Amino acid sequence: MKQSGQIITKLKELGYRLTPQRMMILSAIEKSDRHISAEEIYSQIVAEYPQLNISTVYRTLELAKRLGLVTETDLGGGRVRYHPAEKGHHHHLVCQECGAITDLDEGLLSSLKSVLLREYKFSADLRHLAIFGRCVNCRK
Amino acid sequence: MKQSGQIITKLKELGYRLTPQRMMILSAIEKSDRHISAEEIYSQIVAEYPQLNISTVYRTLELAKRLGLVTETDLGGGRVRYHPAEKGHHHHLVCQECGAITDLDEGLLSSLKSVLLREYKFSADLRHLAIFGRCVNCRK
DNA sequence: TTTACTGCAAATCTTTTGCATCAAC
DNA sequence: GTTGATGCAAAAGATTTGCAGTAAA
Repeated sequence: MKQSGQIITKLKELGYRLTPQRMMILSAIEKSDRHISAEEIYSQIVAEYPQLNISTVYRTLELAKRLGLVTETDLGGGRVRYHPAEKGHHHHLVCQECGAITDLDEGLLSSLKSVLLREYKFSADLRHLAIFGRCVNCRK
Repeated sequence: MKQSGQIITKLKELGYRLTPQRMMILSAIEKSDRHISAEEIYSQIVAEYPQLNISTVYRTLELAKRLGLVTETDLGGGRVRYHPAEKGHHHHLVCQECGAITDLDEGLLSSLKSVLLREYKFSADLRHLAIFGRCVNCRK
């Protein structure tokens, strides 16, 4: 755990203790190129640090989420996934056949957002919208 | 259980047994004006028929889903919800503050569907898209 | 030294499943 | 009378929590 990511730095600034567990957990989220689940974070770290407990993972995720450092997305499958808040917002194309998750450009749904606001007076949080369907490969 | 809804009729046509439990469960889905969860169906019926078991609710939902009579939607909150397939498709505006679920017109996202297909070669299943945010009342 | 954080075990919540009994046909 | 459906209890999978011990500051 040499590198101190942005989330870890922020946590220290806010006066929270920097434990090795927290550093490993948060660094796993930052390094992940996709949305990652608690279980995935856990098994990734446990290979090196067998003493890590899954409840520590959940507690750290809960803390980071409360502080707005990571965002939580429900991409279905009865499992919640996490992503650094700083990496920005985007939408997800979730393939129901192979499970592949493709990120979508943020701008694509901006017109939808304004329609919803105008017609339904509904302030949509489109930061992590999940759209289910079938991807290129599975459609062949 | 006087009335025989469309789902119940269909079930009989397909050769499945019409038990009082199935009739109550399926009729609860048909009568509901919104998406209903297994737990809600159960507690609604159990008031009258205390001998009903929740696993029967899940098994009946599983059957109806497999036969394409009801559709399943994950509107978040770690709970799956059900809706008669015959009532058609629509999208949902889910208020994260009060939990209110507003249905959205099906046509609203048809242009999105074609963009996704053209640009991403992704066949989106927009039958039950959930959009999270804050509703009219909670925004005041 | 203080007390926030962790590990452990047990609890919770939703959903699933094995098995013996029961009832729809 | 058959066999599919139900009830019960237990299991399974994700997440949460109480509590005592541990380590970051």
